Amino acid sequence: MPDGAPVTAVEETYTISQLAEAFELTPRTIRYYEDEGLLAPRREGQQRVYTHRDWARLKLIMRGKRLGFTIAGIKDFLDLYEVGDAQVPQMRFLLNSARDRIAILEQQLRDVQQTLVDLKEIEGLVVDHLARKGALDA
Amino acid sequence: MPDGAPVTAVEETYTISQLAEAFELTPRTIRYYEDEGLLAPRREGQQRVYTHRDWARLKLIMRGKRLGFTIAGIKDFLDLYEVGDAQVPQMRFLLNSARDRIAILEQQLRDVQQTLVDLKEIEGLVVDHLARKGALDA
DNA sequence: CCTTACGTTTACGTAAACGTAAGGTCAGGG
DNA sequence: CCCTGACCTTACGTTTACGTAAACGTAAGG
Repeated sequence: MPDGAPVTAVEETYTISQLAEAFELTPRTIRYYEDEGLLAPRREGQQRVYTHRDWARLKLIMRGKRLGFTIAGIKDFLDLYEVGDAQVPQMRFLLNSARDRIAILEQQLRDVQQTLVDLKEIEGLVVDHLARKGALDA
Repeated sequence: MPDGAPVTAVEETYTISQLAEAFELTPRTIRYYEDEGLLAPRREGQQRVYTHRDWARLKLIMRGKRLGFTIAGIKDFLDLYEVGDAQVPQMRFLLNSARDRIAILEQQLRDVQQTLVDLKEIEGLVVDHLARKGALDA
């Protein structure tokens, strides 16, 4: 390894449409997330330059969306990942937020599991019914 | 048991505001669900009369909302519980719907679990940080 | 130099899920 | 008889999460 060489290479970057395609979003949506404070890409001239960090945040955003959270809710959630250098009062606040969120998720976990049980029972009933009618081919 | 007496007593009913209070909704919201076809209460004059069945459906509606489903999505979901007397093509359709929904829920299950892991790790970090500052009292 | 492609801002449009106000109905009580 | 309370309908307003159109900048290629 050459002396003085940066440990992380030039750091790969992405354009807005690259991100958009990767996550199946529109550029409009990504800019909207920026307006709402979920992303803060660097600028090169007027163009946005996204890094691996933005990629990771977008992954979290998509997960939050699948869980039905609002954009504002996702923003709060993302802030939790930024524990870095907070002061004690801010830390306490983060702790409470995290615990609130955990409680919600645990409820959601129960809901998902129960709904899966229900749906699989329905699936069984339907399959049964179709079998009795001899209509269970393709 | 008197001969000819109905097995189920007079069947308990609810007014719209009773339901609203029980589920922490407004009457407006419950009427809206009716507009969207999620509920179809009997009428007595102009007043809506809700039964135990409506109560059960509302429970499912609330669960769907906690899972982040849209009203239309919840309606489709509720229809799955009405497997009763469907014909074969309808049955096939229901089966597909149920299986699609199951796939979504299984993804959601993974998302919830992963998010819980993340958040609990964050919680641990924060607690640690606070402990090191000797600020872990209240 | 002109077009094409991709980016930008600004701003109005829209669907979903209700909130909220206005006004009407009807049973029970004083 | 009138009032109150709880219900009703109609309809416009509001927030969220983007879509979409207009108008412009800029770098690459023919």
